[in-house]
Amino acid sequence: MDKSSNGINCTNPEWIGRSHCEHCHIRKTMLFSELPDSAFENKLEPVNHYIYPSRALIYEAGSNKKYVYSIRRGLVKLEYVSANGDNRIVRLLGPGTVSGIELLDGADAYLHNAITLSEVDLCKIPVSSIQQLENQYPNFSKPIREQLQFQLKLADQWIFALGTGSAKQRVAHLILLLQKCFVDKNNEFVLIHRDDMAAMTSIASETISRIIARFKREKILLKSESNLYQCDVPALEKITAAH
Amino acid sequence: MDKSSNGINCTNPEWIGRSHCEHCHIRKTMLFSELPDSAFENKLEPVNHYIYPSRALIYEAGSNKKYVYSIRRGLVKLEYVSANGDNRIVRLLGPGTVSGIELLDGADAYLHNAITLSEVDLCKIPVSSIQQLENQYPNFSKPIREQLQFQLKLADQWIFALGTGSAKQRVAHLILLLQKCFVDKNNEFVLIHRDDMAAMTSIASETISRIIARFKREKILLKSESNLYQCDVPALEKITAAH
DNA sequence: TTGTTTTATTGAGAATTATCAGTTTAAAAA
DNA sequence: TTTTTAAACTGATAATTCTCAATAAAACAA
Repeated sequence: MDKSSNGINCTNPEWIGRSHCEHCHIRKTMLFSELPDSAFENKLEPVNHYIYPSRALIYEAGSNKKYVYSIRRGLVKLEYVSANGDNRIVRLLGPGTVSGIELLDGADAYLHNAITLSEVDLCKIPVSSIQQLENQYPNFSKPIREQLQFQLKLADQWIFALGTGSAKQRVAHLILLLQKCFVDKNNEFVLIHRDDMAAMTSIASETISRIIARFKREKILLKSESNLYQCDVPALEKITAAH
Repeated sequence: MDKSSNGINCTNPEWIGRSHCEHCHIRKTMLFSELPDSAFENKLEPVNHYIYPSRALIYEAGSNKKYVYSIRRGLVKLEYVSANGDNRIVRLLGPGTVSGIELLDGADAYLHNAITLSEVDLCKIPVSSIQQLENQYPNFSKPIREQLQFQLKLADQWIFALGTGSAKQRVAHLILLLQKCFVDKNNEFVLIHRDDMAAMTSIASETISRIIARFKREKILLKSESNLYQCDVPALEKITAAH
């Protein structure tokens, strides 16, 4: 709600190398799913692969770089920033999603700050390459459209889940959302910072802290060693649905 | 927040006639902007033009009709409905926008209830016609993409403007939004029902009523005869920005 | 018009949530 | 490790917002 506390990790992302999309083993789950291997033979501006540390700034709202980011691993938050510097997180993007997609249809600057919430693996794709591929491969429009539809649906769910009901209900929704985004094979997940939770829900971080503490006491949230949590999904869903 | 009070106007929409898109004088501002007149010569499933009264249901979430609605005049609310019937308004669509756009990329049912908030003039377009036009005219993809980007941007602004800050700030944001949507040449606009305002902001309708009454006393909102209002935009913006 | 019904407004008290300050815990640096 | 710093938690109080009930105003129907 107020100026970002700006705990930005200023370490530069690690450059992994130029992406060889034709060999990418996850391509079928990503933006380039519809393209044949041969699409990458041409003289496209190169795609590059980076690893960002947690809490790193990928780009800032209003800046007009010309890259779109395809997220391979990890989680990125999109912050909407108002004229007077207030900000609010409007979306969390995970593997297979695309950040900066607004640049593909006329926007000349990013609409959000994009900041990593974990270590993030991503491919940085020049907008010009996307446009070139779109001209050559009409089908390429499909995954872009689907990505837009996906993010629109996310935004609608966000409005409902994180903006409706009591603080307790919204925090329950939030934990369920994080669980979906973060769970590993052991059914465990990390909790993001209370300040980020506050910026996602418009609830004071102290109130969130109290609610989470209560969930822990009630064994709805279980903390294992190493900062990982498990949660009682049905219990949270029940809280979520209560009238 | 709770079950829709269901003040739905069940009057049937008035059928104005089959749309003759090639002669439509507002086509350049609508979804079909990129298409040549000749596009409508073919054997497409017909587009039809209707006028809905205020508070009429256009379609229901989960139903799977096969039409997309291009709004020519008036305002439509999109309600997100949760599993237990709670609902929240997630978007207001006006002239030039398209409702039911989720059907164009894989969704097999509407994601919202679409309900008119004023008399609404719209064209009902079969999804099959859109798909046929897309195949024939690659450029047609552009306005669709732009519409998706536009609605995504609306959703982000909605999260911020109607979901962040004190009740007073959110109501101020709401009035500014309605002003933009509804103003006529006399700089006047109608206020929607308090219950709709409540479903847009997650604020109790009584609280909204109190805030609006205060805005009236403070001359930030001025009521003329016939239910029309004017507002002091700078004053509202100041409220909106206050820390 | 008049009566009827719905919607909006207002009041009072209860409940929720925010704020501020202090404490504990966890993370990072030395 | 120890020290330092940042984040999370807790308590007390204040402020906001909700709820329920009653009244006023507006919309609608006769």
